[in-house]
Amino acid sequence: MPKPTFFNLPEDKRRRFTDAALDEFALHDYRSASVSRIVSTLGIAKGSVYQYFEDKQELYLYLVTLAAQTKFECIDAAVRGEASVRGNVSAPSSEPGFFERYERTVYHGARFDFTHPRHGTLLYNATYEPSGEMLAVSARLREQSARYLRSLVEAGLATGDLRADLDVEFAVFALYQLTISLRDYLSERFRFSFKGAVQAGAGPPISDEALREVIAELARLLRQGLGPVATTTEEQRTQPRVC
Amino acid sequence: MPKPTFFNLPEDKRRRFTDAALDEFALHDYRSASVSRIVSTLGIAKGSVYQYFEDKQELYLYLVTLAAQTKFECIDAAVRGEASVRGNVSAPSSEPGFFERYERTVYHGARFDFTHPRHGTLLYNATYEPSGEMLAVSARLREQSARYLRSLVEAGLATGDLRADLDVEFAVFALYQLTISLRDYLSERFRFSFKGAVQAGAGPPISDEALREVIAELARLLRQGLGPVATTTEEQRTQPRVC
DNA sequence: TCCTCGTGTGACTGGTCAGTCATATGCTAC
DNA sequence: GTAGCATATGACTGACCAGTCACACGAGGA
Repeated sequence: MPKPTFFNLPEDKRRRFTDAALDEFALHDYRSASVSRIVSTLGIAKGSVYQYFEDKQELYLYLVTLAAQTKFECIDAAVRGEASVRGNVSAPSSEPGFFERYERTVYHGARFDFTHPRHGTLLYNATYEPSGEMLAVSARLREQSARYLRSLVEAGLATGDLRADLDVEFAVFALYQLTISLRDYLSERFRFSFKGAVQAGAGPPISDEALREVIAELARLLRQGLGPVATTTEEQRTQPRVC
Repeated sequence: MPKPTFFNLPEDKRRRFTDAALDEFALHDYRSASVSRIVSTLGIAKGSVYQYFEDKQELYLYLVTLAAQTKFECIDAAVRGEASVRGNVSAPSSEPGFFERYERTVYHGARFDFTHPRHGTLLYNATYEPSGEMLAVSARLREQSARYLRSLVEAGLATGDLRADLDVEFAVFALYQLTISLRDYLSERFRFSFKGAVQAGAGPPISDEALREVIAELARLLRQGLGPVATTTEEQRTQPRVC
């Protein structure tokens, strides 16, 4: 989507530009983000931006796509990595169940947000982008996540990890909302400012155990609900609660 | 907060002004909403607005407060009304449990959004307001809702409607997120555009049964989770599923 | 040496906005 | 009729923005 000029840029310059632009759109919504501010931060001329991109919108779409791809690949690699380690080291190991797969994905998603605050925050903003012209972007992101969750849910139904009478679309909706907004909960619970991390380029000052615990709590809510536990079945007790 | 001039306005003029302003802020986020557009819609002079309010921010705060108060009172009245009718007509009737109280609140909240699209949409926008200067507003709204949900949860714990080992803050978070975003689910599921309704001033083209069914599905998810149903206890079977 | 072409530049245009203020209007009291 | 006050007005200011364009620069090739 960017013009060829952009890809001809020396690696280093392109990187500095991308970082500054990610910053700007992570710190402001589409309309408030300012091309003028990006160039003045970088100390380059405004015209340069328009040598690289057709307009502000193309720049934004490029950054969102980049962030989404980066996050997806990162999560995917981490989850696969975990799976194969487990598979090789321990016993033949059965396929992980729905909740374990979900927990792993969410865990690595959260880790990504902490280690790549620019990308994570930009994506989060894009998800809630209020500008009318950009509705398509948030819709695309939502549909991508929903598709993934839907496949998880369908697999979960097939294996009996999920109750058979579930309304799939409703379940996907609930999973999506809780997963996306887990960020807000983490932010409040651990007093962690993602926007602050964007500005500081900061690392993750959150303990791995604390994070895993929160996600386990989320998984538990999804598995059992808020209601009192019925006579617990054998099936539930033996769910893999390790990791 | 508005200047005295605003309250001296003839009822009718004040009302027209308030409606137009609600429209503007329901259709655009804080930064994109334009005072110029409001006055040109109304055919009044820009200076007038600044006779009524100190600045754009004061106007916005007034509208959010107004919308929040209106919605709260509406829900409260409806829920109380329902309760008293039930209490009088039928048997002495036990106090409703956690899930019934939650369902009722959500039901009347959703009804409000359909019948008062201006107010509902403005509040929804305010909740997700991305403008940095307005963070305090969304935080206040969130805290208000959380306080209410927290009281519900604590009552639910006391009566045993909720499992005793629940992390209250996490439960409140989950309830809050699912409740707020139910709007998105309804909008997609029933192809209902709230922004469209704001522009049209429209009524509710959604069947009451369909709405109640969605909310029941939500309550069921919250009660039981997504997992397979354990040996169902007597306790669960006898939960009041009427209404 | 000069030409070309990819790249960089920043003053400039036209637009939108929040907020101001000198002036006008209309109403009430005397 | 007129003085005084609350309200209405809209042209204007200063700020910011996206996007443009005529020009400058520099490296490589002839």
